[in-house]
Amino acid sequence: MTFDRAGYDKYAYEPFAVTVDLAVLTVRDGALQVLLVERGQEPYAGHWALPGGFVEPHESAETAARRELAEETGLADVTGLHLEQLRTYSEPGRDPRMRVVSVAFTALLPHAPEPQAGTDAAQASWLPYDSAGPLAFDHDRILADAHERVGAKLEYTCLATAFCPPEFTLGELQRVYETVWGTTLDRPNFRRKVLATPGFVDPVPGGARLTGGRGKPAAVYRAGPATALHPPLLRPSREGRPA
Amino acid sequence: MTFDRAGYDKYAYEPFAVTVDLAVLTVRDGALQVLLVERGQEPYAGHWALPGGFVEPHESAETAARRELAEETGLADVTGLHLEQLRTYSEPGRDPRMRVVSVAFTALLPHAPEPQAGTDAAQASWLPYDSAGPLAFDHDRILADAHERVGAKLEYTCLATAFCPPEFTLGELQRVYETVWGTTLDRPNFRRKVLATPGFVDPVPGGARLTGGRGKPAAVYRAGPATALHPPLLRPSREGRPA
DNA sequence: CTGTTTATAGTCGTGATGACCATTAACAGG
DNA sequence: CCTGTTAATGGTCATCACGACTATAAACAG
Repeated sequence: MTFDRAGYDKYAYEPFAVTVDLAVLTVRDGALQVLLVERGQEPYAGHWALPGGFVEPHESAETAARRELAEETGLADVTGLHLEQLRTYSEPGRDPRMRVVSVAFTALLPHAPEPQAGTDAAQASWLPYDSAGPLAFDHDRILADAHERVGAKLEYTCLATAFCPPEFTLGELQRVYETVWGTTLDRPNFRRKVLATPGFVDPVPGGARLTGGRGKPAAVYRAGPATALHPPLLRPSREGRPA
Repeated sequence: MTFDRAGYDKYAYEPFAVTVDLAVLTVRDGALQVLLVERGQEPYAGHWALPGGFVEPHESAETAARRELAEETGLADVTGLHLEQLRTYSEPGRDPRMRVVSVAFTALLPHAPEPQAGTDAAQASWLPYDSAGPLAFDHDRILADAHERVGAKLEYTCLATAFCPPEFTLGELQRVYETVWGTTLDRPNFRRKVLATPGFVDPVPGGARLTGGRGKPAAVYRAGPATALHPPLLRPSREGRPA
């Protein structure tokens, strides 16, 4: 225990607060939406912010993120859903009050229940990604990073099914891609690619969903066991993309 | 991140130490090597560990990582080299003494000068990735994560040039891919792909390097302005890869 | 019954890719 | 000097993935 005792003391009186921030995305009403809370206190009182909170002494950042997600959304089942560490934001001054290092996570939800405001927030709500105005702190950047990450992961992983309910049609899956990427895709080609990737989606034996409305009934699929896409499903018409 | 004053007080007396850990990789002697330091104190005295250290109050994790890298390697020029945030490790108990949250970074070096041991370490040295035995703390996992990340980024970015000196041959570049991936690549096909990607490498006008030994002299290239690879240069013979 | 909407099933040309083969230019060693 | 080895470079060829496109089927709206 001789190791770095000086370091311990040095930083003991200038501690870092460690928090998690959550960029929770869903596809609702054909639009990419993000879970936001309205801040009740200064700074940024009245501004929207990403949900999040302190990491408690006994838990990892992942555990804290999952706990906060359950608290903020009122979801009972947060064990199975997709939660991924995005990156850590540690710029001095990102919180005007004290030194806060925040580990950001991205979560994807399929059906998107209406959230109830937690204890710390004036209200919580889903807001469209595009009209999620200036957020508190550096949350605009975190949200943009999350969007970019999710968009990139759709290309080479089976992540898109995390936006879908347990059973879905290829049209719904395609709308996920189109919504996150902000593009339109050719339906037959999308279909060909998805079905050509073994383990991406599995057909539900007896199922053909009446979409409730127009069009021919679509076959129903479930998420398959695969996690990676080979070959990838690339976004159209881009020459260079960020590294 | 909707904390209030109560949160401040609650965690002020149980602070988190925030550190950075560095997975510094290079290609030397045809092998992937990693920069390690031998710990001088308990715990894990005598074990190898990734270099790293505390984030100071005034600096971001990125700044701290760059500073630690300069200190550990004795490199004067750490401004231009590739440094990327890997992820943050926050499991309780990952350091037996206290609660330490560590932001891990990956750095890639081309020529690999011999490091000099810093103040905290008994010695510092390059070790082959494969024989980097059990490391201190959870550094084995961090190192494996870094390897996987770098391998994946070679596929769709121009990152490989970060392993090469300012001027290099296509053979050297190919050896980077083969070393990191642990595979062999077809030379003409590799050549075709690299040269077909505009901005990946630029030919040096007058240059043809005598490799000092066998074989026909190779043309010399510099890293080009591109950062992304379109289409990607995929690892051979893999059905599914981790997400 | 007609138009609209969506799902599904193809076709076709282009281009990327993997598996090869051939040639060139250096050196090593007899 | 000649020959074998090594590495760089240039090329072929069949296969396959992909984008663009057309066609058909099955539902509903009016």
